[in-house]
Amino acid sequence: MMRMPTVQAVHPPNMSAVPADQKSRLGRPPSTNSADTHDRILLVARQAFSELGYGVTTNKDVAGRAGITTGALYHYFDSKVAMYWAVFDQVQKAVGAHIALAIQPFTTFLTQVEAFFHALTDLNRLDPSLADFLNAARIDITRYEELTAHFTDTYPHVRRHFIPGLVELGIATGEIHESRRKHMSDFLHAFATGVMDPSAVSHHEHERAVTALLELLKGQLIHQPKIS
Amino acid sequence: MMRMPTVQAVHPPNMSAVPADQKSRLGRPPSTNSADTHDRILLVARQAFSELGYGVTTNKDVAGRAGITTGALYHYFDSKVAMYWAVFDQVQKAVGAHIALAIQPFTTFLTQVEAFFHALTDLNRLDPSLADFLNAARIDITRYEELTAHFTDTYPHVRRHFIPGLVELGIATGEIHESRRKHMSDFLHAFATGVMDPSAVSHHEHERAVTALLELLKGQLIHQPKIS
Amino acid sequence: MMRMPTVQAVHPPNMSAVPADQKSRLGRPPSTNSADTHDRILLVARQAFSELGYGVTTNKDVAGRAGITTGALYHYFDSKVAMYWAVFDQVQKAVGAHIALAIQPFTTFLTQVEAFFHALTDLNRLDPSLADFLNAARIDITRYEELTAHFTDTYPHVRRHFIPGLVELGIATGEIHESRRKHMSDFLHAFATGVMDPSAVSHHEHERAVTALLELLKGQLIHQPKIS
Amino acid sequence: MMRMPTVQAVHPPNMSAVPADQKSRLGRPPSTNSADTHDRILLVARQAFSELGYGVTTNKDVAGRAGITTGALYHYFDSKVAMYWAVFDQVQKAVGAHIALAIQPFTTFLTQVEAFFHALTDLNRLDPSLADFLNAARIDITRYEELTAHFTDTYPHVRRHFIPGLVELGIATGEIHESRRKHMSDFLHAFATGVMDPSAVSHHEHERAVTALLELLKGQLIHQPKIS
DNA sequence: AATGAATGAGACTTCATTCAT
DNA sequence: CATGAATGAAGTCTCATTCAT
Repeated sequence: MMRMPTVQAVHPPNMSAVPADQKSRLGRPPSTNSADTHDRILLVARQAFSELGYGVTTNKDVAGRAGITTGALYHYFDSKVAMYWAVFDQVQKAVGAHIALAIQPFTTFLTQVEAFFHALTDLNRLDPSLADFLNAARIDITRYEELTAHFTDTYPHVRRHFIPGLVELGIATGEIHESRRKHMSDFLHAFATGVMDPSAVSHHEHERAVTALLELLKGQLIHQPKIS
Repeated sequence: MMRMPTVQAVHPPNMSAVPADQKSRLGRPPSTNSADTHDRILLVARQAFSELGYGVTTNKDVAGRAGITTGALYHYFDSKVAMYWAVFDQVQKAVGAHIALAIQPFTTFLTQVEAFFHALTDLNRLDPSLADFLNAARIDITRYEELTAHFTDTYPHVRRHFIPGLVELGIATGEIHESRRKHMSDFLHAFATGVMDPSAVSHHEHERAVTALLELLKGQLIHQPKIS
Repeated sequence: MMRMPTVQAVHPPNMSAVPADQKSRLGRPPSTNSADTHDRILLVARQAFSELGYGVTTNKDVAGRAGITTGALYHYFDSKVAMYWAVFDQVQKAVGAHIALAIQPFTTFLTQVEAFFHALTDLNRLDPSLADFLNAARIDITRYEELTAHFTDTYPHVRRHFIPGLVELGIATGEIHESRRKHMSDFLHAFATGVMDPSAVSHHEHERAVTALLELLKGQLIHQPKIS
Repeated sequence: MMRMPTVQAVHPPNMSAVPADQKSRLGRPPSTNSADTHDRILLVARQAFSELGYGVTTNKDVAGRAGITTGALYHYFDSKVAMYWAVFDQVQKAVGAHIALAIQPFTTFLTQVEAFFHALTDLNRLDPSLADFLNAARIDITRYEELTAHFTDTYPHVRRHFIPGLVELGIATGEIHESRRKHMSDFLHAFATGVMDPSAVSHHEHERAVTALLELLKGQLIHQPKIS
């Protein structure tokens, strides 16, 4: 199995867990760095939106996790929706970059598929809030008008973005017959959707499902019954 | 391709849509049938919960769709949560029965898998609110305490219920090697989850994805590159 | 200590406790006697109003205790308020008659006072809902506009009704000096109010308080300190 | 008759009545002091709860009297019940302190009793909402589950707290015979309850009732009829 | 005489948002 | 930059009352 480059710079490295109740101000500058706060909000908002969804997450939740008050949120974002968009864009880019980087070294459909799904499961292991957020977003965007309005035709779904590329490669290499372009695409899309679903909780389940997929693609998983 | 028995009797056939804008007076409206109203609420609640999720759906939504007031809902259900449970049970039973009936005639893994996924896509075509509801439920149950509390250990996920049976059959017939029990199970689970996801909107996508799966299982989809 | 005549005919004698869940209708007439139901409502309404007060008591409470539905209440009373009035009048009359009967044989202030307070405590023991209702009413009538409106100048407070008579008797017999008419009246009124208060839960407390009062009136309770 | 120290600082002196009908905009109103509002809520809540009781008092009532909206109440108290508790604690402490201070200089039963009841009537004159609130509370606490739950075993009834002390003093000084401990206690409790009852509206009634009590205790009120 | 389906008003509470400080 | 007081709209739920049956 190959190693993927890992996501980085998504967590502000100096996050330092915000000791909210410390009273000691001696000697240290207040260090209320605006950029820090902005990133911290983005981080905790992602986590909150992942766990609870857009509707259940309240500004108070987010503010509390970030160690500020709800009023302060409005210095950084014009509204709850704007904050959601900001989180979304950040995640979208981070995940896209991660996957692109992961599949880029490979030149056949099978190897790229393998790299693609390993990248996904890796992502889930390293920072579940990234994948969870995208999963939650998939639902929330259809549920809340405020969100739909913004994303309706601009949403470059990660999977929708990469899978066609994989399939085209497969056709180019002859691994997939041209007549099966859409079938394969829809199949991979469904599997990718399902494998990232939070209902499949454990990392082992992810890995086994991906392994099974790869074996299937190689024709090794099923034994045709003698008489069929 | 085979025909599945279809779900029936989920929509009260005589729904009769209750002209909601007639000047309603106090007291019991003429010619109301309690069972009708109860079923109508269950139906529209299912649709509302499917489209909007538990949190976004308001009593007013449901009552409006059912042609009554929010107060009247409390004649039939003690709370919003109780209404949700009632919908859930109804859907759970309807879907379970539908699938069980669909796969029962078949005796090999491949044929049962085919029947299983055709049953799922059929369901989605005939009454999307059934599948959509279960999908929404999967998320909502983890998000809302009121729901978690009730379902925490009793939730008999349709997929979790049927897939192991399919795999055992495959092992018994020799189609699947015993060492691949969990792999196959996790794989099918992921695929089933993804194929039912509302983000794959069109019926054609469902069918193509399922067709691709079946071809894969039969080893017909992928051509191994000569030299790999 | 003397025996008081007891309250009677307040409970419908054939009340028969309404076995609400009996299903055996064999041989006996349905016996849905309207007068019975009316009295039963009055009784259970008194109890409910006593325990909960006017505001907390719901029509459903009363109907439930009477073994009928809320709709049926409106066959007997025009409104919740009207039902309250009916209960009030019944209690007022029953208690008044009871006390009048109790004090009537006596001819001095001290003996009538004794009889009066024994009648009150007796009442409380025999049917607490009578005294409790009047206590609750004292409060509720000032709290709820619907009630105030009706009782505002017609409410013949039991105590306000009898105590002046007692005092006049005391003046006539020389037991009380004329200049102390109002003082004694106000004093007895306060004590009567307090002794009937539901916060003095036990019957023993009632009796001891009354005994102390009588001893005080007889000058036997307090020992003047030698040097004061 | 002696002068009692009076309760003070219960009304914020600068209450300033907040012109409620000025066109209020969103956001923080100019020059609002949080402590002021908190105290104002406590004050008007006490009055509302006194007049109407817990059940009839609505958040809208309280908010209206305080010149804010119902939502704003939740900045200061987590719930209606919490607000009630806060009022209760404040009143309990104010009244207890007032009475303790009033009786403390005196060393005999008779003088302490006199001081105790004068303190009570003083209280009623200076701020009727204090005594009225406690009276209302006595009832409400038994009626509303939310209240019962909290007070069930912690409620230090003012009267229950002071009267036993008075009686013990009387026994120590020889004014009361030991065998009459409970009788006197129950008697005083009943009288204290009744004399504070809001149904005895006027201050004169209070004073006359207390005067009569003191005369009775001194054996001066009743003339034994020559022949009885 | 009684049921029970339904209404409509009003209660408590939450929450995104605004704004003086 | 940040707080926290305040609003107003909306949501769940309760309840007295009405009325067809």
